[in-house]
Amino acid sequence: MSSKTIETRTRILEATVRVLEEHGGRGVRMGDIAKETGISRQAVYLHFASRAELLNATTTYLDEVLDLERRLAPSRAAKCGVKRLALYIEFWGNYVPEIYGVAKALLLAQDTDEAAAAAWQDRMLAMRDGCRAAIKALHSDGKLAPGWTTKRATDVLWTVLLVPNWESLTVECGWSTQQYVRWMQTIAQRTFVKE
Amino acid sequence: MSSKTIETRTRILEATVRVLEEHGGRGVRMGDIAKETGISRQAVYLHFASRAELLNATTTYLDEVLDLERRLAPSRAAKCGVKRLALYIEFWGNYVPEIYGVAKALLLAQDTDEAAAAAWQDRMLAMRDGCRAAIKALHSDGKLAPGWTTKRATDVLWTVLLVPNWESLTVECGWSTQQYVRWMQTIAQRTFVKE
DNA sequence: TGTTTACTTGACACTGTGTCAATTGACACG
DNA sequence: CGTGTCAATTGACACAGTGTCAAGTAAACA
Repeated sequence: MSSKTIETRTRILEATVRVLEEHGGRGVRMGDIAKETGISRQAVYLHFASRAELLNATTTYLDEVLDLERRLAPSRAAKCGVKRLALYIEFWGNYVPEIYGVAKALLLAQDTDEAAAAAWQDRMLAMRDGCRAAIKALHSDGKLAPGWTTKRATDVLWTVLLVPNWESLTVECGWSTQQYVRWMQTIAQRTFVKE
Repeated sequence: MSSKTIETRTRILEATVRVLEEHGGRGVRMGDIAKETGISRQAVYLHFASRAELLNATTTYLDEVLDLERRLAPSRAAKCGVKRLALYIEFWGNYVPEIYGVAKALLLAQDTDEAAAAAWQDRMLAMRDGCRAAIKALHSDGKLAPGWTTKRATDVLWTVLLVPNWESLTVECGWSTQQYVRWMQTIAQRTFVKE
């Protein structure tokens, strides 16, 4: 790829983030992204084969820009399971608002677009790994509340942290990010931690 | 409306339930419903103005056929808040699988269809009333765990019971209806009930 | 000077919703 | 027996958005 190609590609990705963020991920067409980038609709297809591929590339791009790895570090370095669980929820609760536009668009594309569904599935399985790690840490501290298996507790934590729930509590119910984090931590604590 | 009109209308509703159930609410077109009913696609529009109106009417129809009111009775008659909460979750957990196909279709239609979004919103607000009633019963028993306001606890219970979470746990994670009910009750108990 | 490369313009296929007009077939009423 | 009504049919079409294709342009580079 030439440097000009890469530059235009990046401009498209930036424009996609911007316009998706602005519209909450709803009703954004390929033409809107092209216009925001300052090129023709067809030119977008010179860089991304389909809408799904563009959306997918945009999430990857955002992960880099937002430095996903650095943000994950604190929870990974936690010295006990209880702390790890709380820090993971804190990470996630602060991350979702920043990717919400793109996430929502990818989420909406799932019905019609097989590739978009697979891409989102992939990302959510990665998030699930984080949940499993937190639950396992809890378990190996002997702090997992009686009745839970690692698998079942992971299923619940993962499901509860899914984006539509964040959307429901913030957009629908009017919670702030801080409130989301605090009460999700409370729920997880009371549900999963022994005593 | 003539009796013949009503009869065809009912046949369309029955066909809609059948075909939506069969395909999990995904990728069902007006033409598919017409074919299943045994009439032309245009004839469906003689009875329902739009896809959204048909889907909406189908949920109402299902509520009647499945006798929603009767199913709600036990939780409403519960003698204490703790019981009411458990019975409401039991009701809901057994109801969702029966309406899942139609619910999913309505859920998917939300992006493109303003009317579908409003219809689903309406139903979910009705469900929210059930959640609020359970939380209030808990509260007036003095059993609501410290820290929760009625509003905040209702937000959480409502969000957690939303259909996509049922979908995640059963379809995605492989839980049975029984397991869903049991563990949702556990989560609600540990999260909301004092001691 | 000629070639490559990124991009443009304009047209078009495809899918699904919703609309419209003309027609058919059955039933009821005088 | 004819007439009107009404459900339903057929076929055509507008519309939106994605993705494709072909021909042309303009700048960079050899």
